[in-house]
Amino acid sequence: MAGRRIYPSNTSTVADSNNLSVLIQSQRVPSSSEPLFPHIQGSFPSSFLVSGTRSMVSFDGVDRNRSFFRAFEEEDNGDDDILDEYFHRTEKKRRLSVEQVQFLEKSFEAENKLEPERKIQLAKDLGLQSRQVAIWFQNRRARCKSKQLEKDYDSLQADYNSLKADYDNLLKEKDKLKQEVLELTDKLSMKGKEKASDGEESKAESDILDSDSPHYTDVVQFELDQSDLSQDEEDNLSKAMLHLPAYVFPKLEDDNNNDYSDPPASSCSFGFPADDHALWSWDY
DNA sequence: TTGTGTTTTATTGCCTCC
DNA sequence: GGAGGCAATAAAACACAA
Repeated sequence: MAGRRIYPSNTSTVADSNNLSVLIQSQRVPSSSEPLFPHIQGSFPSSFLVSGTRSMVSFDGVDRNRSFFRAFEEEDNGDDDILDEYFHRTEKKRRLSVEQVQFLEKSFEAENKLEPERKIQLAKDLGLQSRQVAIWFQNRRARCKSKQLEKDYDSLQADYNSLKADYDNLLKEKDKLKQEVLELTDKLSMKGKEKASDGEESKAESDILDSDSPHYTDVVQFELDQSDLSQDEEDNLSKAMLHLPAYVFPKLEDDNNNDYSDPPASSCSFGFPADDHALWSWDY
């Protein structure tokens, strides 16, 4: 397959026990007189060397009693039992040491992409295979990305909650204003009837009141002009009208076929569901 | 001690770029 | 067409409650 990569595994298993070359290729066996990682010396803090590493390549001090490392580290490296133990157990993946991870983290902070030269240098410094360094960076970038996604999600969630709260408040305010308008129109209606029964009914006024027209502005305005409403009532009505969106009171010439139950097309719904357009409807 | 959930290391397959 | 990046995933290591 194109682009398909095959890497020599550094986690040789029991199944590889009859294939020593594979194992030695991936985990070079040091002789007892040879430093484990000569290239590290002088280029790395001594703590790194003292603490050892838990990677497959450099062998963890914690596991030394059971490790391949010990088999070759000890004088009696001909110990058949230890060798046998090594070759007959599954070699597991090991975690990098705290020091190695800290070093890689610092490097990642400086630059989260890894040029070949830097990869090789890091691998040398840490006593890892360059592929391990590459994998670590790759996984680190993936973690970084998912963290960023989490942050973005939280931020969007907060924005949404804030908008939703605003929306709920507007909805309440709308209901309140609607109620006020209903009360005031009821009052107007009552007064109109009283006047009619007094025989002083004006033609224009009755036309408006008798119709099913939704043009409450006309009714209200007429009444405000010559009403005997209390000052408070007039104030309330004026306020209510000021708070209403313009499209609630259409111009008379727009009368015929317009449905004003929806906001203008350009209004932003902020992505609320269609049901939430209840805010815009003005049904009696 | 053990079951279970999380994190870390490593692999695989696909894609893009040069 | 090879190198390297990424997403998805496997599996080992680890943490921790019961």
